[in-house]
Amino acid sequence: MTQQVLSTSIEDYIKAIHALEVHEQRATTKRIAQHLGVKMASVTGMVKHLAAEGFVRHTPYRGAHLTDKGRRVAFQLIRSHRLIELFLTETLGLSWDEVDADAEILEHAISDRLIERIYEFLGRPKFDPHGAPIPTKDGSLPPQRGVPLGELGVGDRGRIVEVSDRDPEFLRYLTKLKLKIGSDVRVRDRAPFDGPITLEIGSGSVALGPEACNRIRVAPDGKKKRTATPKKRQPKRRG
Amino acid sequence: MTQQVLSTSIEDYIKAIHALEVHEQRATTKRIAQHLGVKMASVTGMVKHLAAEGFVRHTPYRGAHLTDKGRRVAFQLIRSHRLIELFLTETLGLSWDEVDADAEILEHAISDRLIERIYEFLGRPKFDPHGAPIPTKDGSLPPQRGVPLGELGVGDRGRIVEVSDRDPEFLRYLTKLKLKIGSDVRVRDRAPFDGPITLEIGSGSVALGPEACNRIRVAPDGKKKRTATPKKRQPKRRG
DNA sequence: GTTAAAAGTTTGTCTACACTAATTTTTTTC
DNA sequence: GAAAAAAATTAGTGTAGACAAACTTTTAAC
Repeated sequence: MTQQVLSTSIEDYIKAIHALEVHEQRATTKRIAQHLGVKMASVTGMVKHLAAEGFVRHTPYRGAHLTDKGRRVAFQLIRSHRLIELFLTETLGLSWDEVDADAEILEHAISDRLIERIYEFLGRPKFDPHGAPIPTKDGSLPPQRGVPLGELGVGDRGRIVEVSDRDPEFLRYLTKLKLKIGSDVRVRDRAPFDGPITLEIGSGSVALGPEACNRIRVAPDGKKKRTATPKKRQPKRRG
Repeated sequence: MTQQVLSTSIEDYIKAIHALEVHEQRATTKRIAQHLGVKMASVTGMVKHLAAEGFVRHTPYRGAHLTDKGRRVAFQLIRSHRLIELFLTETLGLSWDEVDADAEILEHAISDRLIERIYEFLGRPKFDPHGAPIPTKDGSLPPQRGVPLGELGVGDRGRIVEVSDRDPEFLRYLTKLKLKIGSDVRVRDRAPFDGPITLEIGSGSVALGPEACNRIRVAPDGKKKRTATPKKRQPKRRG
């Protein structure tokens, strides 16, 4: 049942559809195309193929949805990806900003057997080096921890529990700011109109733009003020 | 210069041609096809492509020869393959009979950067788990050590320095016999007409067929009798 | 509720790499 | 050295997966 070999291309489509369903409810042809850097015509073709193979359900003009079968594939890929990232940082000493690219390739090549070896070798870890939860072998994905940094209110404290791994530049930026998983932060100020958040960290303080704030998740500390204050200042807005 | 990405298929052809040139002087269309499990027509097509790309020199009806460029690719692949095998046994604790298949796939997927990390991590090793020398990064392949077990004469002693890694069954057989890299052996008897060699190992003794003897290389111990005696008994023979 | 724009699909083409069948060259055999 | 066998090549096909161009459906704008 496990480990039928799928092409890298097919696996990438399944991962993309999964990611889009998580982040924005539905996976449209256009967004899949953008995500993978291919043209929409190619997506239509592949989605039909995936539907024929039972990985997705496809309603023409309405986007694609993963089936259980498809989701299992996605979870296994994410599991591989995150275990590989952790392995590369923990064992080979790569830095957290350089592992995504290698993991992206290796996740398609590495056997399930090897992945389970790595899992045991690493002591059955629960999180990857960017704090993202590692799906279990039986196909369940533990929930993300924390909330986006942008949801904290002025004065709130929190500990960084996860950061986006996609952009090496961003990760190097965080490293330069001495921000890492586990860092304790406190919101000193929030500029209105999607302005920057000023953060206290250890000795100093830094200002982070809204984009950066979306890529960082924190576990709020103790009594949570969170969204309370900011919600007023920051009227709801699309996207 | 390094790390232009070549297709798995192209890399496999280059490796096959290299192996054939080493083992049997020349790489013919037929042998390449057998080695890769494809038809001769496919080989002709790919060899022409490899020639156009400068990896081989091709004289129609005469087989293919690697160019320096092609040999560099082959060495890098062998380097990756052997370092991966060593890594899987040393670090993840896989047994020597199960690593070849994984290495075969990963060698095409792993980046040069990662290979160099692994090389350093393992302490710049010189040999893989089957005793085969690891090509250096600059593109030189240290010579194989020892001689085929079949070349030892009766009474000769030697230490196993390398075994073929291709056949997991064979490796498990050796394990069962308690033969491994570093084992000291002594030839007790040689049956004529390509018959088995009887080997003393530690306490007991085992009889090995000629095929097995070809897959094991030993470093002869001290005064070498070697081919002297057997050469008489075993007249030269094709292949 | 038309109409223009955006999104999605269909059709036909291209590349990589395999295959079969037919043909040519080389090697072997007598 | 001529004929048969073996090896190699050429020519034509098929599949996966990408693309562009043309067409259709849905959404957005008035």
